[in-house]
Amino acid sequence: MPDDEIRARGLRLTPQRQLVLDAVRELGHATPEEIAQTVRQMHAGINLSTVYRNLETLETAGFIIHTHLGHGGATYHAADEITHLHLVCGDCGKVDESELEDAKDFVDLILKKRGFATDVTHFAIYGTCAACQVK
Amino acid sequence: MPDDEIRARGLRLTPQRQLVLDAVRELGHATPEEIAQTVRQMHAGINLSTVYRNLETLETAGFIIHTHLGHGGATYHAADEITHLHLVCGDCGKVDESELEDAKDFVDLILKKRGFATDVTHFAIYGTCAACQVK
DNA sequence: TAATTCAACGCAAGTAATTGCAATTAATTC
DNA sequence: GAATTAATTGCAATTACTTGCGTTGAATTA
Repeated sequence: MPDDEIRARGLRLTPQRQLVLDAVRELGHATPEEIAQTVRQMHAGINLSTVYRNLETLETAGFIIHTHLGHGGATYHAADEITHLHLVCGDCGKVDESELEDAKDFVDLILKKRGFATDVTHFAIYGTCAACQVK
Repeated sequence: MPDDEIRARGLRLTPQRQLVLDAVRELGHATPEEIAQTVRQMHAGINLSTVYRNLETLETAGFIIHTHLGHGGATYHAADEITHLHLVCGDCGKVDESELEDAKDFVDLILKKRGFATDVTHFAIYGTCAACQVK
């Protein structure tokens, strides 16, 4: 999604907003705090609240998506990079990715009979990865 | 799991701890704040930090389990009541439940080939329920 | 049942996340 | 390109959650 669509949606493209979007695209799976640190390398004074509000705005406008990979806060992706389901290992914390096609299949298999439309990008699937099982 | 097993595990069964456990069992899907409010009906002065620490202790001891049903904090269940996967509707917020047998089947179907052992009780499956789709 | 011990408590301080508001500034209009 | 307007910003305050510490009291032992 090109950046000039930001303006096309009635949003202003401020330096802060551009930097937040760049950071999300660059980092992937990034928390608001990590994004703020990255942004501050280019724009020292940016406030954390500005980062939070830009993340919210950019998500509402469809540029980015958040996912819960664990306990605390959300992590952010560029919207067009979400083509997978996240597999979080509760032991080592590694985040593996499963192709969306597969994920959709398995979720639909069980859930569609209830009419529940699953957003497979929103939550992680939690468990223990193969490596940690043999430890 | 009977309460006298608390003592059997080297933990003390304080009035606060008993009330926290009772509240989790009674409420289901309850946040720490909701649990604190319920406990305070019986024991007015209980501190929120006591509730948090008891939830952690009771979870470590295996009496309760936490699940992330959405953005903020965790919600707690009695451990022996977890026989389902949570289906959270992002629109109306309703939490539906899917039998664990079904859920295990569908997760294993796709994920076992990667050797990933899924804890289907830890995260919710997020999406839009049938009722909200027709709105 | 009195003494002992240390798990658990309440309080207060600390950290993390969010929100209200006045000042600023991007984009538009003249 | 100056004036206008309202979206956006930074700051400060608030809310949410967590942690450190001295005190209390549940369970054990004599």
